Amino acid sequence: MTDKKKKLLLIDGNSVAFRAFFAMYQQLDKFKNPEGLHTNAIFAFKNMLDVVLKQEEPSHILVAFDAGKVTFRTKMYGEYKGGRDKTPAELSEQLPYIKEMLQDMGIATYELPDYEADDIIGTMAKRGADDGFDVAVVTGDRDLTQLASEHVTVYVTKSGVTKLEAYTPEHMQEVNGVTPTEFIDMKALMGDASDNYPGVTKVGPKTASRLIQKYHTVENLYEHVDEMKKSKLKENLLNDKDKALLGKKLAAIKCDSPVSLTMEQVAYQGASVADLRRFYEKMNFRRFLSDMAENGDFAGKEAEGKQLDFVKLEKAAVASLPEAKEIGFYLEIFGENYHLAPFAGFALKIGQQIWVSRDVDLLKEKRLRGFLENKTIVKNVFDLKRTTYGLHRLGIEAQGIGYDMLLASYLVDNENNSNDLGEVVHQYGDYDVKSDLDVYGKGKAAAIPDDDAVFFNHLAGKVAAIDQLKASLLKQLKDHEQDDLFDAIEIPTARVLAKMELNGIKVEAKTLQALQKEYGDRLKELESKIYQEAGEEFNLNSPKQLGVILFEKLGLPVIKKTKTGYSTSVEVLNQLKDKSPVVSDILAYRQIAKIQSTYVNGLLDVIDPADGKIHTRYLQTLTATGRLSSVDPNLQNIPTRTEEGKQIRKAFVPSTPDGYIFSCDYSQVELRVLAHVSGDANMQEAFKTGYDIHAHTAMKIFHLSKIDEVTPLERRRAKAVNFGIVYGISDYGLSKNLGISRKQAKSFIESYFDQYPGIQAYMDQAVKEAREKGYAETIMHRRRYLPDIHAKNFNVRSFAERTAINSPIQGSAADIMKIAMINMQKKLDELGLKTKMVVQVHDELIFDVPKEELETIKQIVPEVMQKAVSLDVPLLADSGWGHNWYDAK
DNA sequence: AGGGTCACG
DNA sequence: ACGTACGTGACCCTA
Repeated sequence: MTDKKKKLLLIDGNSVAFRAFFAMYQQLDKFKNPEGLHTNAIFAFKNMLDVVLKQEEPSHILVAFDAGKVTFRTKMYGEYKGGRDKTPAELSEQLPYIKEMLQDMGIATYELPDYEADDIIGTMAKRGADDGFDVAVVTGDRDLTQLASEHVTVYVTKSGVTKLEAYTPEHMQEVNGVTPTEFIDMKALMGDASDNYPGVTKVGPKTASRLIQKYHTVENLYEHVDEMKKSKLKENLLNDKDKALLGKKLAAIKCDSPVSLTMEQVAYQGASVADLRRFYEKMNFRRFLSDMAENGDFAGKEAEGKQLDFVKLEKAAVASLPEAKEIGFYLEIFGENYHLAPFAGFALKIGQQIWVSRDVDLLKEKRLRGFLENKTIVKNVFDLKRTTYGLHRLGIEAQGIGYDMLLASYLVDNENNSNDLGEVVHQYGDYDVKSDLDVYGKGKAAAIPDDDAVFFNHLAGKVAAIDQLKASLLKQLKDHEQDDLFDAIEIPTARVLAKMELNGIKVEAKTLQALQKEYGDRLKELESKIYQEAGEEFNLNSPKQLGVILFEKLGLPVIKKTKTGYSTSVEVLNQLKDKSPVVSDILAYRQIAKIQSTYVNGLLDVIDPADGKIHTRYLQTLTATGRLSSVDPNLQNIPTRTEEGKQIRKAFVPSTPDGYIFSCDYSQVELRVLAHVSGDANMQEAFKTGYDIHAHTAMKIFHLSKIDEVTPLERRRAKAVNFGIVYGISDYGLSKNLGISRKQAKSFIESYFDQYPGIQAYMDQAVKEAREKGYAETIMHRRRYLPDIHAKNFNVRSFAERTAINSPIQGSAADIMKIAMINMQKKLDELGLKTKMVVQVHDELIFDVPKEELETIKQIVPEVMQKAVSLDVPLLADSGWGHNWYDAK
């Protein structure tokens, strides 16, 4: 405090709360905590505090409140503040909580019987200024501006609560033409309607200001009133002299009230992180909680995690574990890839008791296995699929996992989602569990701690957190109408996916090895040819070196640049093809090299030697739209567009002799979803009639009378428009895609909206709704939050708008596929079939079918997929089969 | 670790 | 006028 200026911040609690309440009045119904308490004013109050704390960096703070209705002013003048509307109950219920929050934030509050908050502030401001403080006053009420001085700045909230107008003596002069002290006299003359005292008849701000500029005080004015020439004003002044003098007493803030506070008592303590966290939890203020986490407010003591009570489970004690209907269970597998990563331990919670162990073999003991395999004992976990797969590796077939915290948190907010339990928990304001990163470390150095106390406490914290957050996550799901999405879609999907991952798909190494040889030879040939054409050897895989060769040595025109240099993408190279023969060879090399490294070599590396199969992992909680993704390896991007690439599919084969790979994919599912959600009659009609939708679109937008008049070019263009629509079309994007002029693209789009008017309406509605609600939603109520929809930046906002259009379409299609998968697995089980569902590629399902089941599968798969949901247009699924994935088309 | 490129729906 | 299609993952090179 020696060289840093002392800064005292004084806040008028009542007036700021009042402003805060009305600033967020429209949000009144949205801001309620689980107990039904309104929280809008508390929330806005906190926002204001954040802004002011950051701006002022005070060393001392006091928030003053009015003590009650009766004050020395009401005693002086019975009508003072009379006739005011009663404070709304929705606001008064919040005041005690604002005080509680302030206490948690380490900020002093004070009220004084008989005095208003203003007088407390005036008194403290004077004391502060006398003690050498810089003083900042924050209020929602202009009365306090009379305190402005060299050392006191008064901030009045403007339009909302976080914008502040700074009243210095200079600003006061600009606004009212008087000094802050003279402002009291000015008010005395003009009165105050909201405080219900009259002032002099017919004197408003203009006249009052003029008079005070001339006479400076009310008293002086009356000493010279006789000198004024006869006028209505003079008459009024004389008649209302009592009122003016009373007004001055009422308007003047008392700077010598008996405030029993020392400066030390208002020193800013800083927040009690734990208390504040509990408060935010109670208020359901998730944003502040995550802000705290991001700011590292939990660094230090809080982040150490809580010490929990737990018991190390010994083998001998397993048999006597208590009975339970519901248990919390956490299996620690050390590493992302739970197919292969080593087990590290587990934690079990029954009632309030927690057991932990490093020895996962204990799970195979009768009692524990009984818990895990009994479907009537509900298990609460974090990551159902991971847990199920891990237990399977131990020979335990999990049943009855009914709640998955990971899936729940993904549905509630798929934006800030994490697979790390600690991270998830932090987002919900609980800091009793550390993140795995904090406990295990990262990269090569990552390890399970040897120290039992550390490791077990972490495990115990995890299993405790699953229980602790369950109610609030389920409540949020319910509030979002997502209970069905959770119980009937995501949880069962996780079970199906676990099965699919376990099934795996058989991949023949010898087929890939043959390709490896073939492509290796071709790459060698291309390589030497390119070196010859370029006149030197270089690293063909380096875009940088390639750029130098093409654009500097060979002098080809630069078509596009990247951040780091010349672009050498296909798009660019295609345009340079006829300029130099080397370009085509480079394109050919690139294509083969990609297939060779990513698919031939990549897949050979991940065939499980134990069963000759590839077991991908599906990520169920990653995408923003609700789609799955596939990793280690990605089986959702196996080549299909080029013949060379497609060869890879020949290596994917059935696991039984003479069996089949059966493939079934939805036809135009996203456009069908669009037809459904938009309600566009023309598009619905097209699907109901069973037209080729792209040809139909071509007929419509090119104004042909019959669908068979459509040329292949027209169909291709119409197809691009259809895709574009789903993505939130722009003329530029379409023109680039089709290689046509922007103008032409624009006319296609206009024609499209003309022919399918419901689509245009849908797009407008989607954007409007996203703006109002802050999120876009699928047919199954999956949400995607779009905060950028309000962005000032055009690009950022436009992106959010396209997302608002696309997400419900892509996401609903994903919902439909998940339902189909659940129904499909159920059907396979019911019929006792040996056929296995092995791969999902967004709109396509792949099955490993024994020979004798092919006929059944041909019947049931398309049917189940088509009946997954009932839309206003039919769903159509096309099947194909063969002795490998290549032939299954 | 991040960018460029390219594989898929 | 803005600068642009939506959603992913893996490989390679270069820092």
